[in-house]
Amino acid sequence: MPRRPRILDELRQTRPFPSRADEALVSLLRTTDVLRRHLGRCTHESEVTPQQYNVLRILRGAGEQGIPTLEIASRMIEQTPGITRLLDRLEAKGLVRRQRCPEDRRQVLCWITEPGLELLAELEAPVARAAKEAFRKLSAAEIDTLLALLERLRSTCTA
Amino acid sequence: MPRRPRILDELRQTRPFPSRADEALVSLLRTTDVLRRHLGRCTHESEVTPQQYNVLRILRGAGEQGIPTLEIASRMIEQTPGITRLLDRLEAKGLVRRQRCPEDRRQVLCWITEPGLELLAELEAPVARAAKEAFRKLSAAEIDTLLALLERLRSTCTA
DNA sequence: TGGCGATACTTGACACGTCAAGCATTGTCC
DNA sequence: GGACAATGCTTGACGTGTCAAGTATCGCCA
Repeated sequence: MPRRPRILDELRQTRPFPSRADEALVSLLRTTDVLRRHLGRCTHESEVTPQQYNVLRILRGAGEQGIPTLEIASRMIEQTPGITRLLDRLEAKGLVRRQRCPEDRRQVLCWITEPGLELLAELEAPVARAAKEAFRKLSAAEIDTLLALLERLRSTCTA
Repeated sequence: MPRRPRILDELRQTRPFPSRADEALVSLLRTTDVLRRHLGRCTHESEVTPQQYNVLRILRGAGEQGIPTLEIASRMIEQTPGITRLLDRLEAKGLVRRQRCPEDRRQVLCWITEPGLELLAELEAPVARAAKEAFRKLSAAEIDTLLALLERLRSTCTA
């Protein structure tokens, strides 16, 4: 006798899913939405959005030599066509510095500022705690399983 | 010797993740972003967004007696505070009909229209195909595993 | 039956997502 | 070395996400 999936109750649906793939899709979307909110509450404390936080981390990783605008976009976890305006807002807050590249004047190089680094330092512990907490019911082996499945899933879409 | 996770290459990162939980979080966000785009391309053909599509499906499920605005919001896959304006746009397109509830004049009941049903019928096959295609590299058993892991993941955040 | 909290939205303001068009600058090929 | 495509953004327009404050209506309880 088939078990009634809990996600049907969460979304108050009466009819079952037409296929397991449909169910998995909905479940993925739902789960990630919950996680995003969970993370958003962390970054909200420091008045930045998750996207802005992602940019700052990329800039910190890039270090002294800076990094051009579109290179940031390509490293974002979630695709972000509005990268220019995202950087505009970060620059307005004084968390980012920008300058046209002298070697190739088409590019605009970006750096994180000292206040930006401080903000990242503040958020380090809360974000790590949130991630750990979200996954606390999964064992190390289960997380590995999840990672392998997700990687395979992505490979069919990006290919 | 530890394998280098592919997601590090996808995001062009040099440093490894501080923990498996961090890696899983990033992988989930990334994977779902890819899937959302994949689905978005389907619904885009019919000039609706994935959120609007979700609303229409909820309305179809509700049937003849209609369903109040906030009840729709609570059934959305992804939480949607802007439900009112979403319905405004669907109404403007003639896909949705709204009327203040006579029994409780605080509520606004919503129905899907005939053109709305036709649009859903059009999208049925492409969406099902996209879902099936996204998961084609996973076996039935693997999808079940994924579903179980996601459900456990959600239970820690919503509780 | 009148007042008061709860409910069900609605509106405003601003950040972000998404697509298309536009504008320098650079590399390439004749 | 001059045209022309490619690159690297930038801008505009509109839909959505998110939070807070406002409005109308209802239920309840003195």
